[in-house]
Amino acid sequence: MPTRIRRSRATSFDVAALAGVSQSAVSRAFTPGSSIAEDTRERVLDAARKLNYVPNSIASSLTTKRTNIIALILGNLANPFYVQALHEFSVRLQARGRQVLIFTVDPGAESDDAIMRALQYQIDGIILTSAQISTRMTAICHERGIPIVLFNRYIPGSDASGVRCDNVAGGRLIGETFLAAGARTFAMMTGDPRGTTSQDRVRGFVERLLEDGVKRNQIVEVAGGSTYDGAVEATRALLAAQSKRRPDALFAVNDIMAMGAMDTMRFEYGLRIPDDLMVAGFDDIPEGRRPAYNLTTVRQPIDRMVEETLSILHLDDPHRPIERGIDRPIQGELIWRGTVPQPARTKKSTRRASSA
Amino acid sequence: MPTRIRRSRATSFDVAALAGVSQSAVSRAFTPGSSIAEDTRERVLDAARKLNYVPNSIASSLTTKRTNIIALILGNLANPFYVQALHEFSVRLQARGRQVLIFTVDPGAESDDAIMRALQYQIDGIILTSAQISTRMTAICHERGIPIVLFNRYIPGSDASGVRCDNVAGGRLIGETFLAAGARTFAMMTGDPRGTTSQDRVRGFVERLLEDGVKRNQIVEVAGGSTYDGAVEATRALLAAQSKRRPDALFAVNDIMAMGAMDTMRFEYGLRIPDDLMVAGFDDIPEGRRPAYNLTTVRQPIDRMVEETLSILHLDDPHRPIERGIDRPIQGELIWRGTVPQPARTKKSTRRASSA
DNA sequence: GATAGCATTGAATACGCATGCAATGATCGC
DNA sequence: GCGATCATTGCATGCGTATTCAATGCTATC
Repeated sequence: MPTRIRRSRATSFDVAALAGVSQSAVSRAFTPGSSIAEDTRERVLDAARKLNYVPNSIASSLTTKRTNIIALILGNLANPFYVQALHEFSVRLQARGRQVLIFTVDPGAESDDAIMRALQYQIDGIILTSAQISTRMTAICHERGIPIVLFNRYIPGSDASGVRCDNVAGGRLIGETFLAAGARTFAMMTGDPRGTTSQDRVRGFVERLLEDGVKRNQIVEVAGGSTYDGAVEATRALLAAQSKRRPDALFAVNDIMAMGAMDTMRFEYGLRIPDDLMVAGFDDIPEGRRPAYNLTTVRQPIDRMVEETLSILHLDDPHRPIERGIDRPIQGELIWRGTVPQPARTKKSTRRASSA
Repeated sequence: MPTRIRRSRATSFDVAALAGVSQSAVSRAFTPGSSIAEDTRERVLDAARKLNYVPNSIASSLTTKRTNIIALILGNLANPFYVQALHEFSVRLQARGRQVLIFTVDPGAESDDAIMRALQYQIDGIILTSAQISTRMTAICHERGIPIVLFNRYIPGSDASGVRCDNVAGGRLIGETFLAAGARTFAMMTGDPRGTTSQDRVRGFVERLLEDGVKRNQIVEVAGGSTYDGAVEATRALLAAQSKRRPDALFAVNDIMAMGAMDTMRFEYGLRIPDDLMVAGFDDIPEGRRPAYNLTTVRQPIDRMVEETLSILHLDDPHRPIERGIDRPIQGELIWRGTVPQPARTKKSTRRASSA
């Protein structure tokens, strides 16, 4: 019988020996709801404390087949909206005894590599933000019973479930707001061209304008690429094209771009907002609420979106078969602030989105 | 002999059977540098592909004792500086084959719980930002051979290693800048009172002012709590106290507070910056570079700080004994922007920090 | 007082992979 | 052509825990 080599970390056997019980008892002491006498449990916990014993989750997940780790695939931390989402996910998952494992990918890039790496860690679920996913990866995840949810993203016809705002309705809200404020000519700044999120917001916006008889040539489109810097460039392109009259209103499909556009208009072109040009964004990030921007926007109810995402993951009921292709758009809320002049006749500062 | 129950995930045994080799061969095929013939390896990889086999990192780390997971303990994602740090850590660790496991704690709170949870996951190292750590936890980590690095934090006399900017020197730089710009009365806004980071910046600032004969009663101190909103409150307190003359210059110990202060001064009090009041921050976050703020600040060289942090973790050489109490402050760089008037005589816009 | 039922416990095993060791076959040098 | 060396390979085992199963002692019931 070889002498036991001294380990740096105490194991359940060490604790068992000290407490005078079996290793099974130690395991039970740390497993809520398992069959163990209260005094035995306390004896074990005492011994564990003495040895600075911490259960090895890695070893335990080998048998339980659950790691309590959720993979969060992040494409774009430069947008505060996703930072907020990350924070919410982390806090709420921790509260449920789970941890977040981060995978960073290039914004809008294919996430297959990241997902494969995540699968190696036997994660219990995947949350995907601002990145693409192939149908092949979706299939692999389903086959292995790993739930995957797209956050603020929607892939038509995909088996993957998604949580998102009703972007078409949100775009419509902005269009309606601009119209109510008296704008006649419009610009919009699109985001990631590969995502439906941006496209839907644009579609709703244009749809609403056309309903009011706005002609197509009164709507200019420019590409901001979903970043502050991209929006700066796009704004220059928009305002430099003096062949056309400067538009009355600019809709950026997210707040961070709207902020880039505002800064450029104000500090490079000396424009006043909203007097010379009104602006609206989408998301309602905290930065847009600050007085330097005071940005009119559509609020994405991030709390509800996060909760919905977690509920789709079915963390508490892992054996439940994965539902596919869930897509329940959540309604956003118009937040009317200083970048769009308030019509004198109505003082309502917010209104609910009507369904698209 | 019981029939093998069908699993949802293929194991190395399944791959071995399909490829006509032993399980060892499969393991070797996936382990770089191990002894295996090239054609065998390819046969294994073919079989693995057919089965959508992915090695189980959890199981492998049970034997290798390495999870390739680094715990990142985050206290304050509301400060973009830490978001940037998170992004850098994630990208660089991924490039080295590691992943980041997130632990969120209340800003400035004790991180013992988070560290205990991290230890359960057998993480290979811990990076701690904007949170406290007890000497007991430091000892436990050392005992287990888990390297731990405090990022942008420094605990005097602690066994824990830390990476940080030379905050005293940075504070001095700001003091010097204000003096050069002609300020006579000063205010400073402190951050988390429990951290030395804020204290050091304040100390350097005051030190430098006193050297130039500024009297103590020309220096007002107000507490901003390290957040934008805290800075808004603090600014109101500062400006409402009309008993004193309004200071010429405000040093906020980080950029996010400086921004809160600027917004409040401008939009609540109608002050012009720098004409009525000059402002400086610390960090050089991207938001402060935008024209809406154009904030004078001390740049924390985040790239170098991150690299230094990773080098202290000794990822490539896990058997190396952990060095304790490393503290090599990195020099920051003054970034002179629009919130402090540039003296006409000199056009240098940046200068290196002199050692404290 | 006897027995069924229950709570508690320990022994043994499985989880999926890495690795030490021995065995095999091939290559090389003389 | 023969022994030695080397590259490959498979077998067997260990990593730390959860869990099944059987054994134990105890309580409650009639």
